[in-house]
Amino acid sequence: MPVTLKEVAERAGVSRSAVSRTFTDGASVSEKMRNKVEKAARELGYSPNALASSLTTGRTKLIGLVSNNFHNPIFLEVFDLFTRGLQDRGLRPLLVNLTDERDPENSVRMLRQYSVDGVVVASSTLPPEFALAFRDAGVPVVHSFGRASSSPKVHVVGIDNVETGRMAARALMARGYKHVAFLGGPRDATSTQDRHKGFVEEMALHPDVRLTESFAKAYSHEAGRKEMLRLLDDQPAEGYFCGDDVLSIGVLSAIKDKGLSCPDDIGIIGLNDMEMSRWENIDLTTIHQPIKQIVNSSIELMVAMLDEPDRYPEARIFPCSVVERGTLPELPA
Amino acid sequence: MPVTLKEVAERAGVSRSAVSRTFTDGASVSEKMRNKVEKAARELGYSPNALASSLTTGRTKLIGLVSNNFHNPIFLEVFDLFTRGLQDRGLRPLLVNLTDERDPENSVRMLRQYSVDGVVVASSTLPPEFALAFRDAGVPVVHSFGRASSSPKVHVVGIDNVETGRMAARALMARGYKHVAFLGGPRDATSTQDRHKGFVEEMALHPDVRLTESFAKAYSHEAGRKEMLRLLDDQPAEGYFCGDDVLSIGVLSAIKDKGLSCPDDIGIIGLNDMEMSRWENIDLTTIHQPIKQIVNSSIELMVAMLDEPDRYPEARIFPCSVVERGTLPELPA
DNA sequence: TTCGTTTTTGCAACCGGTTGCAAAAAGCTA
DNA sequence: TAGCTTTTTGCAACCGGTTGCAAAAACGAA
Repeated sequence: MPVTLKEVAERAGVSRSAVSRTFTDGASVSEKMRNKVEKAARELGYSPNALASSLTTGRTKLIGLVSNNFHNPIFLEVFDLFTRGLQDRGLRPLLVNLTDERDPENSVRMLRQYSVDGVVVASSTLPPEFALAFRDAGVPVVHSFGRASSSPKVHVVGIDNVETGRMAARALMARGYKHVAFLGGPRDATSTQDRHKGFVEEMALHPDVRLTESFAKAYSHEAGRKEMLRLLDDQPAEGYFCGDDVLSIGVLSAIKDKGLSCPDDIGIIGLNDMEMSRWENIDLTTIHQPIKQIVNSSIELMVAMLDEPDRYPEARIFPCSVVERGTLPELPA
Repeated sequence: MPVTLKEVAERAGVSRSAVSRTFTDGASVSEKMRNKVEKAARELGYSPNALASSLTTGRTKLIGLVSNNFHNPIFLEVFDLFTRGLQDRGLRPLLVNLTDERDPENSVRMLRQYSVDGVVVASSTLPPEFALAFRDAGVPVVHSFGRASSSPKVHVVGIDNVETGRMAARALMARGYKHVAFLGGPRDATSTQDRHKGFVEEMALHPDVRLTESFAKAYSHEAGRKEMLRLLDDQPAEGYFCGDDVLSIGVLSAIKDKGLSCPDDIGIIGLNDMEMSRWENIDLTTIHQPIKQIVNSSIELMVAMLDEPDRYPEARIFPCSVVERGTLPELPA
């Protein structure tokens, strides 16, 4: 149905190569030829078949965008940024949903069948095996929101979760609390483990302060709420570092339900600084994760790798910062 | 780099066609041949190039997933459902972000370059010209969350927004309010217009009830909050039908800020029933939109169209229903 | 105008598959 | 085992492009 290069060539009365060349930049075509071809192409409504050309050039400009985070609102923003950023560079995201997928080989096979030029793994909870499997298959990979490492095996762009743990601990300590708690996300997520590690490390500097810890079943409102309701029944801490913002909001709801108030009775600090945390009726004190920078940097790295597939793996870590809002008492001046 | 059919053929000592046939179901291959080929393929780690085969078969199994809703949390759920549903049927979503795109021709060209087998337009705010442009280009189209119509030009799957307007009006009337209001999303969205129409129509049956109306600048928290703050300065109504849930939550925040309470001072009903509306600290009375059914039905329709491209366009409209929660007074028994 | 250079063009092979057709092999019947 | 039918296989052309190479055309200098 669609118009092919051959038809344009016939109409313009030139060879197929000539047509191909006018649509390939950098190729040698005379002004006269180009005009003739462009005219014919316009009249026929021709646009080249990117997939057919990929056969010879070896480039599809397709990028696998792989994720399993379809329940955290922050990822809507992430998808927005990725799709726009990739499009702006002439690349096309092939979205792959890895919820419930446990075997990396399946996804590798699938993405290879579609000859993607590269893969962006956008997830803080997907095990590193996935990114590694793509690398081993010879596909350029960037793991966005992946685990920070000083000797990364694949390109990683994200934050230092251990440091955010310390940061949260310091924010709570600045309030003079004598009993603080870590209320993490699921235990098996690397992000949870790292945040926990940093938090505990920093708290070790304050041996006089009581530290308790627990883990919610998921990074979700429901899980945060449930866990907090349980905790509130029995000697709650004065300040909590919660797994992420969604979890925090669930925790806030539990606190309110028990007739307590935040930050007067209990202080909360979250992580992510998603749009919703800014809403006036939530107003969550949290640690800002610079997702725009992370996404853009991931894309730049991907583009660089397309030209240089064997580029030495690097970790790009962006600093986070505490955003003071209404769920921790004001800092003493 | 990747293994090709030719290499498998050589290794197995058979013709290229034989290899092709063992990977095409429905083709005639003997048991013996199939085993030989599969062995060689396994040893080499071969998987067929879907793009190359699309050249001759004319099918890429790529489906353009086009949207401009990257700020409404409900769409994260929509993307989740679409990607999984398509994957389960062996189709691959090519995600296209049309935020800021005004010219349908650009997107048509782009998707044609990638020879997508079909396009799903998933948006309640994208003008119908986009769906039409794809249809005119000869690409099967389903417009999900599009405008209901009794004579649809393309396949539409969604809800009857006029009816939801009526439904909201009836819900407010059941509370005995004497002054109600429509607080819509942006005026130029077809969904806003339809909901408004239904609301006004139903209210015409109650000439004794005062009706006021206004429109927020966007379907966003911020816009809803701003508009409501303005309204509260001057004779607010007793009950509001708000554009959607995100808007409603902004409105709730404004109400609380003014020291008023919901539903005692003012009643609110939203639309969408997104996950967040269920959260205990929001607990929004709203109209449920059956997005799972809409998405699944869209996918089924798309699959059907792949086999029957000239299928006569149909509109699939799913019923909505009011979900009673905490932002409208309880119904008198 | 001639001759050497540089640029433009077309030919033909190729990218990784599929498929119609006819030859070869296998299966059946007598 | 011969003869006929059915199944399996390989050949070669094709899908829609790209590209190395050599011939043709354009250019420049003498």
